[in-house]
Amino acid sequence: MHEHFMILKRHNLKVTPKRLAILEILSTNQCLMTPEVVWKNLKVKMKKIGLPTVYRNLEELSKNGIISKVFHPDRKLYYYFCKSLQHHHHFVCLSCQRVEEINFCNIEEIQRSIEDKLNSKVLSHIIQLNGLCSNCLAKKSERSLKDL
Amino acid sequence: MHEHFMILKRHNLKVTPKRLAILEILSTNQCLMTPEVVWKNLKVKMKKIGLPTVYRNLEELSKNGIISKVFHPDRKLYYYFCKSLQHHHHFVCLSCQRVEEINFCNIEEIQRSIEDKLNSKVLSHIIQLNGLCSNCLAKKSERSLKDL
DNA sequence: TAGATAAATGGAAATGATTTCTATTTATCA
DNA sequence: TGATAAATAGAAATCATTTCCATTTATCTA
Ligand SMILES: [Zn+2]
Ligand SMILES: [Zn+2]
Ligand SMILES: [Zn+2]
Ligand SMILES: [Zn+2]
Repeated sequence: MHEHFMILKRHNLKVTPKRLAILEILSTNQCLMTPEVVWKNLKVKMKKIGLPTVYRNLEELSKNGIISKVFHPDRKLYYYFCKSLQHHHHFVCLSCQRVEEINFCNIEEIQRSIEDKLNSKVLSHIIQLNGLCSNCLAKKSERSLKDL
Repeated sequence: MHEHFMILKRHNLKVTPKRLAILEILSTNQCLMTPEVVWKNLKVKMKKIGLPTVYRNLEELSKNGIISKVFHPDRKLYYYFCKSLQHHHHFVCLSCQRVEEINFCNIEEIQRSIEDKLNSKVLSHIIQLNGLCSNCLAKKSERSLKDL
């Protein structure tokens, strides 16, 4: 997509087929994806694509704010291409990795009070809801819901 | 400390010297600690203590809600012995790992709105502020503050 | 449009945190 | 005090992620 071309240009990143393919895959999935999953998807279309390349690019894209790195209880790396350009947070389905963007953040008021009270500097914050999306919720019985 | 003895009993966990020592170390440090750091501290006092034992116990204690597992941008495992028994969140110093407890959480209102809007089930949440504590802030020059 | 050049890539190998395995030890409880 | 299940040590395995380096490629300029 030409849009991805422009995104890379805007950030002074070389426009390579690999990068475009990575952006393509991420942007068409409303899911968290690990580098390995991205890689497996890429291999369907491209003969040669190395896993380290995927790792490197995901990190690079994330550093440039093009995609976001998301915290997950399993501590693996997950990336997500956010539709919203504004500051926001995520609801992550623990079962299927689906992501919904939450356009809510009241961090500023907490932050100010923390900085005043503790005389410290807040540099970043994490707000994330984990749970089951509507699809997965429908599939689960009450029983299996308990051992999550 | 007898208090730790009681904590283990209450959770039906065998009271072993290793567990008591782990709780002792965590509770006297207002810092996030990795399993390895806990282990190195333990080795000063105990001749024999295996790293896997530390990992297992920290996880066990965490599962029982006795200590908490904290998210960190570096994705390593960190644990913390919370003073507060009520639900709360953390301010974590990215430089020295010091932790301050934040007795603020407005998740319920977000949660309700998310569950209604997305027809989903919220199972857990992460709210965490990362930054520099007052000590570390004082040490940093403006310049070095930028590349954090 | 053809080099020059710095950046990107692939593949193999290294790393390093975390987990597993198993034989031995230990806490608990009757 | 002895039975029993749980905890432990130490070594080894696992596995996600990173590093290394030789080769390729995108970009820029003449
Ligand atoms: Zn789902
Ligand atoms: Zn926010
Ligand atoms: Zn600090
Ligand atoms: Zn909360």
